[in-house]
Amino acid sequence: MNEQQANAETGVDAAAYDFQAIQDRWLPVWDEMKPFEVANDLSDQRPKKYVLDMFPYPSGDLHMGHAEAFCFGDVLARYWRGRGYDVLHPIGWDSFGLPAENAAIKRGIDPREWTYANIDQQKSSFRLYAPSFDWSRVLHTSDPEYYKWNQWLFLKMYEKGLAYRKASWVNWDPVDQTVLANEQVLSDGTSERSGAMVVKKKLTQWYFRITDYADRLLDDLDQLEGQWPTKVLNMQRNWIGRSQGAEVEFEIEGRDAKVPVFTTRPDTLHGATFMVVAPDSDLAAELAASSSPEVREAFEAYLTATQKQSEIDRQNADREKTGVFLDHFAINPVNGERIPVWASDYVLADYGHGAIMAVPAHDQRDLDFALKFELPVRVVVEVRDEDGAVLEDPAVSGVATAGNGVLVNSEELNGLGKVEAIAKAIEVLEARGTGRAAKTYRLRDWLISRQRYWGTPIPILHGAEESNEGEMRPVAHEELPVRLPASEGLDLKPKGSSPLGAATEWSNVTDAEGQAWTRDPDTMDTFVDSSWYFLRFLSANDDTQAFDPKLVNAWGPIDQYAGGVEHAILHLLYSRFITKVLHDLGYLDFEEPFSALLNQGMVLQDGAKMSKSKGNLVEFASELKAHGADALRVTLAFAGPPEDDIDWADVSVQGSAKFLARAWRVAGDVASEPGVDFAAGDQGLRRHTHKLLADAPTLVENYKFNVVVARLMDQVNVTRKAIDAGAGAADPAVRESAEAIAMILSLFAPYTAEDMWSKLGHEATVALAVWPSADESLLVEDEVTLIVQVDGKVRDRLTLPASVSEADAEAAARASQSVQRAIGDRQIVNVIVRVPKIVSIATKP
RNA sequence: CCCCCUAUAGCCCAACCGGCAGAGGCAACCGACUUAAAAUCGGUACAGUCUGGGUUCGAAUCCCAGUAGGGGGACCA
Repeated sequence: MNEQQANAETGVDAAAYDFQAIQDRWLPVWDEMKPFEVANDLSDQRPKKYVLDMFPYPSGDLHMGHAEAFCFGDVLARYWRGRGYDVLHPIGWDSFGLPAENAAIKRGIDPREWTYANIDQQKSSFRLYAPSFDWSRVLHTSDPEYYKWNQWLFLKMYEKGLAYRKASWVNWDPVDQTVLANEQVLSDGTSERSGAMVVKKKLTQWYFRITDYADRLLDDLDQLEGQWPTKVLNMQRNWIGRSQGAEVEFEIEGRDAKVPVFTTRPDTLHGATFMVVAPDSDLAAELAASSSPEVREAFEAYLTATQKQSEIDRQNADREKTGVFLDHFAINPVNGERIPVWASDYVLADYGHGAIMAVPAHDQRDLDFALKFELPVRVVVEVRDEDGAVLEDPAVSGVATAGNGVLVNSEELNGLGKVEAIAKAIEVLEARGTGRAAKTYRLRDWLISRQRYWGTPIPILHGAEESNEGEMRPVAHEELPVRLPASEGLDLKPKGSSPLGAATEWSNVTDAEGQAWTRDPDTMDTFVDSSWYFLRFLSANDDTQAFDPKLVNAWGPIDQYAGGVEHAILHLLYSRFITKVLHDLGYLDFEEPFSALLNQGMVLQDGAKMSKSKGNLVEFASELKAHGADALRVTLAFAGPPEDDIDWADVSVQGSAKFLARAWRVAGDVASEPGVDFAAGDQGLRRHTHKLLADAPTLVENYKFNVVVARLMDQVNVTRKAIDAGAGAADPAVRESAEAIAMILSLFAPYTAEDMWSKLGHEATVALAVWPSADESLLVEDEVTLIVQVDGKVRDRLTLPASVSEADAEAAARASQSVQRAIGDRQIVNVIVRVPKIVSIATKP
C-alpha cells in the first residue's frame, strides 16, 4: 500500500503533519518530566559533559541570532545525551547593563522592570523553542543573590592586589557618559556600545591587573589549538601582542632618575640619535615644566592639539610627523652621546614606558621624524638586497632599513648579524647595569569601573572625614551584598558621574567606631559578571558560596561552549583571565574554562545584517508561529556549516517542514511491533541505517550539522522507497531505520522526533534514548567498484570482491576491453594499484 | 600595509589520508493523483571545482603566484 492509498483510506487527519498539534501534545509532557534536570549529588555514574551557550542579554524577545546560537548548542547537548552522557546544559541571563538603563531613562521606569519583563518574554519563547535546558539552575546576574558573589570576586581580586585604582587617560564614551575598557573600543575608534567616537579623559578608575597574566593568557592558547577556531586564537594572540626586546636606561641631564625605554632592537642602540616621549606622559610634562617659558608654551599648545585629535586621525599611519623639542638631552648609555629629547604623538604614553630611543636609520617612523626635523641619521646595520648590494643610506632614500644585516659603527657589536647582536647588546647592557632583556604587551589592564546605575556596586568604602581621608576599606564579606539602591528618585541620565553618588542615604556609611565613609559610586563592567557565571551554574541556588569547588571541578572545564565571534577578545579573554586567577587562589583544578568552542555565524537578510533600522528583520516570533520550532531549527542546522553566515534569502523553512512531514509519516507507516528482531530485516536498508549510525557521531562532533540533516533526508528517502516499493512496511529493517531517524532527528527537531518515537510505540522521551552502536558486520561491503584509470582518465569500472588482491585487481584491469582500447599500442610505464579503490595505468607512446 | 578565512551546478551546500566531482536541499522542467489548484508521489536536466603555474600515475584536495569576497590588526618602538 502506498502513501496516497493510505491517505484515501484513513482520511486526511491521520496522515497530515500538524506541527502545532505536536507541539501542544509534548510541551506539557516535558514540563512535567523535566528530563534535563541534573542532580547535584554527583551520584550519576555516566561520564559528564558540560555544554553551554553564551547566556543571552535580555534586550527584548529572542531574535534569529539567538535561534541560531541556541539551536547549535542544543544539538550538541542532545547529541551527548544520545551517546549516553550525563549532560549539564544550563541557562541564565546576563541582565545588568546599559541597554536596560537607557530604556528605563527613555520610558521613565525602573531598569528592573524592563529587564525582568524581557527575561520573562525570552523564557516563554525558549520554552516553545525547546532547547534542552536544565531550568532548575537559572541565574540572572542582576539578582542580589548573584551580584553578591560578583562583589566577593572583586574583593578576592582586591586582596590579591589584582584590583587597583589609578589615574590614567581612559576611553570615554560621550554618549553613554561612561568609561570603556580598551576591548570595548572598536578599531574605528567608536564605542562598541553606543557607536559614539570615543575620546580620552584623565580619570581615576578601577582596574583588574590582567597584564600580570599576559604570558599565560598567550602561551595557554596553544592548548586550545584545534579545539577553538583558529580565527579566535589569532585574534587573542594579536590582542595580547607580546613583544620581546630590552629595556634600556637613559640618563637625562639635570634629572636624577634615569628614564627606561623599551626597544625590540637593542642591537641598534649606537644608531639612536634622539629620544621621543609621549606628549601626554608624566615625563613630558615634567621636562616641559623645567624648560624655558617658550618651550613650555609650545609644548602646552602641542599637547592640547594632540588631545583634540580623533582616534581615526591619530591612527592614520600616513600622516605627517609632528612634535616639539623639549630642550633637554639624554645620554646614550652605550656611547655616552648627548641626544635631544622631543615630544611627539607617534609615541604612546601607555605602551612600554611612554618613551623611545629613536633609531631613524632602521625604523621608518623615526626616520620620517628625523627627516622632518633635520635630526641626524646614522646607519648601524648594513642591510643588503636580494642581489647582495648594500641598500641606499636611509637618509637619502627615505626608506628605513629594518631587515637583517651586519652591524657597523657599533663597537663591540660590529660584524655581528641582527639576532646575535641583539643577544650581545642585552649582555652588554646587563653587565653595565643600564638595561636588561624585557617583554612588553599590547594588552592593557582591564578597566572595570563604570559611571552608571544598572550594574554591580563596587564594594569599597572611601574615607569621608579628615581622620580617614584618602583611605579605602573593602566592605566585609559578611556585609555582602552591597545592594543597589532603588532607582526611584535617582537621576539615571548619563552625566559623567555615577548616579549612585547621589543616593546619599545609601552612600553614607558610619562604621562601628563612628567613622564616616562613602560608598564607591561606580558599578562594575558587566563583563565581570559574565567572566565566571559558568561556575555559578553548578550550584546556582547556593547562598553560602559563589560556586562549589567540588562540583565545579567534577564538571569543569566546560566541554563545549557555543556563542558568537563578537566575544572573541572580550568575554572569552576575561573569562580565561578570571579562571586563571581562581585557579591560583586554589578554587579550580583547571586553568582554561572552555575546552572546545563553536562560533556560529550571523543570520543575514539579502547579504546584510538584519536590523530594525534597515527594516529587513526576520522575526523569530513570527517564524516560530508560522512554521514551528522544529522546522526553524532544522532550517538553521541545514543551511550550511554553523560557522558560516546564513542568508535568510537562501533557505527554505517550508522545505524543512516538508522533510519533517516525510520523516514523521515514515514512523506512522511502520507496521512491525517494538522489539522485533532487526537481524531478520532487509539487508540493503539495514546497511544504509548502520552507515548512518556509524557516521553521525563524527559528523556531529565536527559540527557538520548540515551534513547530518542531509544524511537524515537521505535515510528518510531510502526508507520511504523500502516501504512503498521494497521490503514493505512490516519489514523489521523499516522499524530499525525509523527508530534511528527519530533518535538522530531529535537533535534538531525534538517535537517531531518525540511524536515519531511515540508512534513507534516507545515511551517519552526520545531525548534520553541512547543511540544503538553501528553493527560493524553491516558496514563491510562484499563487492566494490574498482576504478581503472589510464593516464589519469577513468576507462572502466569493475565490480570485484571487496577482498580482491592487488595482483587480481591489476589482472582484471589489464583484461578489460575498454582499458586495452585506451592503451592501444602505447607502452605501459607504470601501474599503481590501490585496492579496493583504483588501478592507475600510466603509458607513453 | 601586515595576518587569517573563503571561492564546487541558477542558488545554498557535500566530497575521509590526494583516488569515479555529487550526499542533501531550494529553484526549474516532465509525469502521476485532482474538475482544478495546493499538498503529495515518481522522474529529468544542470557544473568539472575563481585564474595561472608546479608536484604526482592521479589534484576540488598539497605547493607557489594572482583575483574576488569576508574578518582581524595596524605610528605598539
